[in-house]
Amino acid sequence: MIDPKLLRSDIDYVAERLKVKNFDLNVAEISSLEEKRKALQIKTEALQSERNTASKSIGQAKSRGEDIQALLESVSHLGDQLDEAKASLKVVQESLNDLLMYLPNIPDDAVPLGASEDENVELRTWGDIPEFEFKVKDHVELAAIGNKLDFELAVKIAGSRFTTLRGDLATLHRALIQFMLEVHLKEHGYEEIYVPSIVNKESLMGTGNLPKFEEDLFKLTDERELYLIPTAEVPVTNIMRDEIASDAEMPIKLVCHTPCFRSEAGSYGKDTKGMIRQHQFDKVELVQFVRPNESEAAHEDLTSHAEKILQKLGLPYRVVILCGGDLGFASAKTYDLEVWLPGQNKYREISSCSNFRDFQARRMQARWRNPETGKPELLHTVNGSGLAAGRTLVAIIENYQQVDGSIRIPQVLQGYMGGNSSLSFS
RNA sequence: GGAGAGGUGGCCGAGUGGCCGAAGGCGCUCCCCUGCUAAGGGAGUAUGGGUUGAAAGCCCAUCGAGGGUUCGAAUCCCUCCCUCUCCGCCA
Repeated sequence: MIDPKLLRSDIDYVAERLKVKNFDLNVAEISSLEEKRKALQIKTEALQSERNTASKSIGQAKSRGEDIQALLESVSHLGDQLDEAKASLKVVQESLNDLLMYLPNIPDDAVPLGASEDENVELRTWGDIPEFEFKVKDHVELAAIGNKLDFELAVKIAGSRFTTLRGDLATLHRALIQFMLEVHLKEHGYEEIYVPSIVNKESLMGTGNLPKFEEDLFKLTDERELYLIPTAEVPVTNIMRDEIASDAEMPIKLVCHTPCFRSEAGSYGKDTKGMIRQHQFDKVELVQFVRPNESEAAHEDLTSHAEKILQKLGLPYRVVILCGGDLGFASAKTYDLEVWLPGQNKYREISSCSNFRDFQARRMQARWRNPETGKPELLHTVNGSGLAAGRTLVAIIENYQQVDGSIRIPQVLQGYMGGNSSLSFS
């Protein structure tokens, strides 16, 4: 959520900055609602105060044994007025709040202008794009040979946009997750956390997935209004909802492996082949809660942690900074890591690392106690994939394919694969 | 699923209609005292919001959540959520 105080004091600045995200802020509507809010709130609180005073004196008179009839009559008119004022205030506050919950975060000054992902800016590349002396296959062609990757089976069990993995391909998938977790735990100083894969509305409001993006989610039909998580970011970030961290606890760095569920509504025809875009995939997520003045550095740091995984796996990639038009709702600044996929002959997103500043924290009331002021202040949240396991598996299959259709297993994973250095689909 | 008990500040815990944003204790911070330590004495110590250029001040709200009764609700009534105990079932 954008700071309501900033919206009041400098709405034109906010409108200007949101244009970078191609968001058209309705300045007139907000200003008018805000004006009403102010008048109604002052009026309501004054009436409330008046009644409190009156009620107090009734109590005092009664305890002295005086007749309170006259006093009772003098406050009788207050009740209706107060109810009326409260009701109008509630209406205005709710509309204002609804509006606020739909406003995206203000982008960082470094965010380049642009309408779509085509205008994201490449910051750096790592690794050499592999050259093959044979005709390259994509992961579907390679893995389908021995039914180790079986989409038809998944269709029978669940439907389209699911997959089944079998044998050592399933093991490789698990090995990747284990490998990623251990690197982040042992080398990057994260603490592992295990969380629910089903969350409530409040949690999704906190991270910014609701109210605006309900169609991206799988909602349970249960009357409790629960949803499958689209990313571990939701449950993990919400552990700090309504909490105040001490300065000594900061920064809090968590790593979490979960399945992720996305409805992919509106992506018909996109990546229909293969396991690039699925309703369910596994991901290792990095989440940091940091002091406000540290989020910029933490964001760079966290991005480097995700990069490290690709480097250790020997997968070529590039880092792009998302332009305004492609930048997520809650994010102030996002770096995408894009891994090279020989089967598609292009870079594809495998991690998205974002600095949300206080946007999520304000929605969640996630705070830390600033030792300089002694007061609770909003903390900053930073997160990113480290990495998406399914897409990493695809990248390994395609980048490490051999002329005979087998797959070379990267050195760092061999320990998790019984020491095997290659995997064969035949 | 059945039966019962309960949700109060960082923690414990009192509080059945007004003088309660809340006794008392613990913890924490500061001060005093004391060779050091321990013990002791004193003061302070919730959060959100409004008003203001800002601070101070003032005001409003908050005792699991939401409604209701009342001039007035932590306290009475209703609904929901959660926790605990016993029984049943179960990965």
